[in-house]
Amino acid sequence: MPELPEVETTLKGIQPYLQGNSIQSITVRHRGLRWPVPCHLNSLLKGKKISAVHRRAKYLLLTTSNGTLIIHLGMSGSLRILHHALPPQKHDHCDLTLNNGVILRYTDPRRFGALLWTDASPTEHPLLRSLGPEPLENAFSGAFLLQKAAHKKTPIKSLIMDGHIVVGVGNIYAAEALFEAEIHPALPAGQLNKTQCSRLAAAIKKTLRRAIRAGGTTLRDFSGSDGRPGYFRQKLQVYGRAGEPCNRCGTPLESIRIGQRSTVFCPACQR
DNA sequence: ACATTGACCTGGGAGC
DNA sequence: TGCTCCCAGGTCAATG
Repeated sequence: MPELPEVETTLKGIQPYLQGNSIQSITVRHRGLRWPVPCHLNSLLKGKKISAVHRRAKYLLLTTSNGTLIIHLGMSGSLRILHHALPPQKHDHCDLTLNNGVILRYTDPRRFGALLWTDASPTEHPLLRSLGPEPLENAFSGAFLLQKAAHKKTPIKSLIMDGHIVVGVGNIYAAEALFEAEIHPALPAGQLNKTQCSRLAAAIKKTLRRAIRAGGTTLRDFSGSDGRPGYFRQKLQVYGRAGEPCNRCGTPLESIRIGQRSTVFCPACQR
């Protein structure tokens, strides 16, 4: 489900309710996420104040005085702010109850997400340690992309979706950014020239910023922490539009598979 | 070091 | 209605 704009939307939605408040209790109803949810979360978190809420890549980080709760939404996860104790549904795997009466509810039908704990700096956690730069920071640039792409045979789409190169770009925004930059998604990464890398880095930033402004993309089940959908779906140029005419030139969009993921592009605009 | 594939899990839609 | 098959926003682990 969520790529960077959806996680960022979630962050903005939950942060005001969490930061500075204390955790009254944590209820875990299903430990079987991507990795087992630690058993001792309740004793670790009970009574602790959440000093900060951050996002790194697609991870949300809730920091307390004794460590950090690391949350990943996987493909189908979401977090909601509840103002009343609504009865939990089938896929509501975890509730964090705060002393201000608010409940942070974690829902994830496919259970590819994660709830993990670290008592060290979260950036040192094995899952976060070797991640690439944030796409919206200056460290991510055309020059950076050119250097990472050099000599690689992997399709450029796979490269920009690799979190060890740059974080936050998933299947939707990879396709959208490549369309924006007019680059064929299957082009071997090492074949991109300097100009194309600059265009692509700029296109990734532009696409992600626009999506964040729209509150992310709702396909079926994503919604912000307040239950409202994201409005970027109406702005999608290629994702989910195979067979429809290109908005730029009218050529029917094509769908291919790259790295097991469906990939839509315009065969005329993206060469 | 790199490239490719499988794995995890549920639900929704298409087709019969 | 109900069955089977395919697809889905992520990314790690295992293999060559």
